[in-house]
Amino acid sequence: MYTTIKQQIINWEIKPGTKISEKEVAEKLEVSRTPVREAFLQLAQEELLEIIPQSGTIVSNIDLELVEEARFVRERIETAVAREVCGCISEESVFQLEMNLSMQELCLEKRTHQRLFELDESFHKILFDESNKSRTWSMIRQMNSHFDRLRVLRLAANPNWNVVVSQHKEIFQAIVNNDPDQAEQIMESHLKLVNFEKEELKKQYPDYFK
Amino acid sequence: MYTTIKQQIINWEIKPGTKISEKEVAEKLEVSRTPVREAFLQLAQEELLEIIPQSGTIVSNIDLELVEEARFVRERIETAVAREVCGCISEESVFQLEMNLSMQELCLEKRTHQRLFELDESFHKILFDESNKSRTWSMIRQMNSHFDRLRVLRLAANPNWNVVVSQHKEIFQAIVNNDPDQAEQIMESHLKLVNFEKEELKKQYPDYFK
DNA sequence: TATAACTACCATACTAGTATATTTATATAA
DNA sequence: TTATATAAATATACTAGTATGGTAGTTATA
Repeated sequence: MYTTIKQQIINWEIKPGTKISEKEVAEKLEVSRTPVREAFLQLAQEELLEIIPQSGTIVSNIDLELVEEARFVRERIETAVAREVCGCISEESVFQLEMNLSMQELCLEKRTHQRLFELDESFHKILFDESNKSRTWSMIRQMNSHFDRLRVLRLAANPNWNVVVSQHKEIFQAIVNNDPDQAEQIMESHLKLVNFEKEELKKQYPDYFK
Repeated sequence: MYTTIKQQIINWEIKPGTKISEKEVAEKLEVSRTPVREAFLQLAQEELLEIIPQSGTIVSNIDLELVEEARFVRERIETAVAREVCGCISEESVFQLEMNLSMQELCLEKRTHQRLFELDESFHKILFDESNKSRTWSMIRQMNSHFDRLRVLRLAANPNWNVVVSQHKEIFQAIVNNDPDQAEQIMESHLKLVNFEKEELKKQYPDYFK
């Protein structure tokens, strides 16, 4: 239930400001109210839903301050992770990153953005796993859900995936070359990229923002 | 329910490895099973409980890798926060920090460790609030619950609160003096303090560790 | 006409019973 | 005595009904 509803919110099938109810969702997904309620609670913790006690539940508007907080956390953590894996990265992870990167190039050519989206995620996840920080990655994923919605908006607007993919390649190179300063620096600018377009999107869709 | 049960786990009223059940807790706290279940789910997400489907629920052993992950996140985030608030800190926050510090000194004299524990928390929280990162603080608090249990163990062992309090004072001074490098440096060593005693405690209470 | 009180409705919050799977104890056979 | 099959006990997972509180619409009154 949690995954299903979250996907629907992130993919804009349910838009910010929409009122939804346990009962309604339960009937649509053909389960009882409790599993839906449990999903609601988890999504509320993540601030994707706002539960107003005894009254109703609405899909949260995008909160740019929350987006910035999550971006900040990612920047501070991932620069350190990039630095940490330099030099001591396992062959297995190197192989996985290489595979990931070649698929990214393929998807870039074919313009299959949805798949590219997922490859982007798993590129970063490989680095977290390598440095034994899988829980930190889950935490970041949880904080990042408002930003994920923004990314889906941007998908249509044809973002500059070229830059993203080439940065991934540069980060990989810096890591295998055991150049922590370089790895950290590129990772930092990589994670500052998301700052672009935020304000522009807010102007374009003002109703969906807080 | 969530807060109650969490407190009991952190204060070692329910020990790691203990089997607990929704029904049992519900009866003891005189509510029905659902609110307890919801608390269980949240605590399981935080890894304080391990829910084994259709079988049972046990209080997790302390996982030193998780403790280290949380410590690492705190270090990377809080050094940046300390740097960020330098120079631009509001009078209100300065006042709150001063109040907090003088209370810390008082509690240090009187050896009221529990209260000191709370003052320590709120000292750091003030800095997060000042830099508009309240959600980041909640996130850290959530990741830190395994470490909180360790701290309670240490409370009895009479830890070196003198060092902790004087570091707080030094961090405060660096911030009001607008010395970001100094602030960051002390914050870093402050958050490395927790590394001490971890392995020792594990030897002392091997059954409670993973 | 505007405001206050009342009522019907609907949302979440909680309770309790049922379903399902796992564990444990027991009985039987090799 | 040991191994295996089976049944009872017990835990979570789910369903559905009830309680409680909040919202909006209507009516009555100033």
